[in-house]
Amino acid sequence: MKILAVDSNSIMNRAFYGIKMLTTKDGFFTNAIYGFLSILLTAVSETKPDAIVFAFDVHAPTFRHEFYTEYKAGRHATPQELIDQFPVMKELLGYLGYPVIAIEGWEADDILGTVSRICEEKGADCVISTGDRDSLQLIGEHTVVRLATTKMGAPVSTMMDVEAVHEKYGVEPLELIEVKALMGDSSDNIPGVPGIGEKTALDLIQRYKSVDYIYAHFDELELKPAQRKKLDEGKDMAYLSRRLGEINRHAPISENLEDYMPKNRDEAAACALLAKLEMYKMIERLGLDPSKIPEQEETSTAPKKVMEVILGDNSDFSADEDHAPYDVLFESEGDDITCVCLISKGYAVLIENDGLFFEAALANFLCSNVEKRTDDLKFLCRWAENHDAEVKNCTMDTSLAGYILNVSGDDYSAERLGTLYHAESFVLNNESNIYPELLKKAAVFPDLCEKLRAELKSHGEEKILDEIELPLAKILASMELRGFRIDPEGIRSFGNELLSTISETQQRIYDLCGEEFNILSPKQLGVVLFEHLGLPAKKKTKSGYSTSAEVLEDLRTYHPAIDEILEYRKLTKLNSTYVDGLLNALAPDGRVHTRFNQKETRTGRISSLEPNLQNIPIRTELGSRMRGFFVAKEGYTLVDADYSQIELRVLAHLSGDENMISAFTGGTDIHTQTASQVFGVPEDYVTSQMRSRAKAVNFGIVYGIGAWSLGENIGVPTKEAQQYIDSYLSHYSGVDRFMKESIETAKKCGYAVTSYGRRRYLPELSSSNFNLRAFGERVARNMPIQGTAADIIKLAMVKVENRLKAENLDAKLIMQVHDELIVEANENCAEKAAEILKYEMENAAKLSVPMEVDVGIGKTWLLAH
DNA sequence: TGATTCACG
DNA sequence: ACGTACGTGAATCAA
Repeated sequence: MKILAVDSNSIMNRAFYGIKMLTTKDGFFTNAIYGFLSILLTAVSETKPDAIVFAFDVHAPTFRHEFYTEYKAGRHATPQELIDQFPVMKELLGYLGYPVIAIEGWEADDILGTVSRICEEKGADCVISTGDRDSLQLIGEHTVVRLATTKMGAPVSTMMDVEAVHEKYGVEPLELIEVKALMGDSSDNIPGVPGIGEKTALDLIQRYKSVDYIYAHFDELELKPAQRKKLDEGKDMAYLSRRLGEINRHAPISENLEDYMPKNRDEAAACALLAKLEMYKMIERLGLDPSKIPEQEETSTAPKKVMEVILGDNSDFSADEDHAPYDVLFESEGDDITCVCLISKGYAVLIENDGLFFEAALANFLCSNVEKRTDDLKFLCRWAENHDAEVKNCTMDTSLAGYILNVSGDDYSAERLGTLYHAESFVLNNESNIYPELLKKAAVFPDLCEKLRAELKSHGEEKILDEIELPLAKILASMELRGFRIDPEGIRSFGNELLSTISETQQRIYDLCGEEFNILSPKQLGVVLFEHLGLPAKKKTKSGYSTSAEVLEDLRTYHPAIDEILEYRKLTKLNSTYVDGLLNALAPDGRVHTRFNQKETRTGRISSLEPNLQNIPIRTELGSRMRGFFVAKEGYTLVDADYSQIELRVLAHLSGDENMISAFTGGTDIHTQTASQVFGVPEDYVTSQMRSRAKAVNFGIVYGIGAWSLGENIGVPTKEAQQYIDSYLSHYSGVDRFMKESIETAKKCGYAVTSYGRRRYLPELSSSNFNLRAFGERVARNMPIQGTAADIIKLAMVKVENRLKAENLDAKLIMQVHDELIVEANENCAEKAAEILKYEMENAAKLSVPMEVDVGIGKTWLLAH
């Protein structure tokens, strides 16, 4: 018989502070519950107990853990977000069939102690799971403690048995009570003997075993005079602490271990609760059957709607306006569609790719004007374009809707969204058993579309879907197919150049350091620099010394190898990420086809992957040569257009700050104007250093600035940086007001929002963790700016694509880099394309300041930019 | 797999 | 007492 006894309050505390913020979509914190279950699952799989006991304190938890933030303050109350999770946790454990024990007047510790005593007496094994070192005193022949701790931010658990206690403390487990009686425990309000700390206490107990012995033989002990005096004066405290520190092992609980065996689970109730907490994966991890998730109540009264499943053929693609909207779901293999499920009016028609007329029939259907809805529009558009077709009149992409409704999600599958938004499922009338996954999606899809549409409408986010994301999906599909031509020969020879420089640099580093090692291994590099060469280590990371460029920069004057190492890093980065990376991504058509992720970023930007073409070097001369290998095809040229200062212009607009607006209407350089005002000199007297500092302040403002970071960034003391910020905010008082309002609004609503209504939920703002909350506040300031700029360029893309098409130009959008668009244009219409780009981008939105776009034309990206 | 580093806006 | 500017993706090391 083996029993796992869980110190539930302690583990909940651990989980709450150890796990990043986690909430359901309506803002209920679930991180402690999630962490608790995770720790529990690991503990169970490691110890394989026959029974589990969950001990709780009856009253709201107090801080007993050693997190300095809270216990130092002492008065700090348990955050409401944690308190709220306790009843839910207990309820869940009840459904799972586990005994939950909480007894008025007894602490969780006492219950653990009692369970362990019973085990010791009956010769059963007891494993105590806790985050609290207090329980170590319970360790015995049959009792071990599984101590959950946080090492460098990562959860770690240590098994402690009698030997481990000997090794770590040099005393018997029970003697830890005596140690604590002398040293006290501030987190537990145990006073101890004033002036006696951990070292002395351990030493005394190692020698004399107990408080009783010490005072019984007080005069015979070998003690330093100062110690003797402290002990003498602290005798009452020692005995008081001795009583307080000993865990009571006689709590009124059943002595019969069989009583703690798990009872039958209420699977339905457990699943329902976990679904409410949005912990769908946890349902499976706990070994529950996900099909036990009950449907919404209302469906049990109303008769369920039935969906007839039909095996169809290509003729079923004939669209009929009366049957619209059609829901188009599909299974794919690579770029091919293997089966389509066409849903309308309670019928789901499965049409397999027969390899004959399937493609023509589907293409024809997509081109028709009947309303369609799908769950991956970009894929469908790409497929259509590959088959000389296009997707017309698609009014819903559930994954895009899901993204808009919660930009912080990580699963926008129809299945998941259906559960999340309580979409009603049809009952399938299905004779065969084919395509079960496709049909499962089909059953919920029609109602999911309605639910998402309603949700968007109530948020005022319909236009984001209809006017931005849906049209954009098609454009991104085209851009992915078009790709960007590169010059592989140029890249290869650049790569060879790099390789020879790399090996020379490597040799110089070995010579300078007097040994050979892996320069790219932060661990090995740290050893060489900070131990062998004895350079001053500045910052530490979780796993050792930091060797980031920022740190190395400060060491340049200490050792000649530093410059070479920085150079080596740059060269190898260029070679492996860009030279090798691009050549690996080169398609047979001589172009690289990046994929755009439209549902990734928290701000509404798009991202680019495989390969990422949004981070091709430009900031250094060597790196920017890379852009010279991005070229237009024969007879064509690149037209590159980028917004000038779009984020600051958006800030000027959103804040309505007259001073900042006048900088953009008056044609002064914004950084120069800022420098002039912050440093109090006329614009003509602004030095380049002042301008660059002002630029850093402008950036910092957009990012939600802190004085310390600004100081780091521009190399001035924190105090001086603070003066810059103060001066900035007094000159741009509208910005100051805007930032304050942004945080206030976000706190009130629970989300930050762009001027187009795109939301980002910020549960961090109500966190009791200072750092998390501060982060939330910075995001609340940044999201409206970065997000509005992202919305604007997306709108611009739609307008540019439409104009280029309407004017029938041989010019196509191929790339977007956040504030920059690239068009590949036939040489005969490049000028016209440039004109269109500039006009449509500058007029994509109406701000209270003009938007300026710089356009360039050239054979390569380097030349056009 | 996570941490570190560094490329971009 | 803490950690310290927003948003990404890829390569590499180390476990």
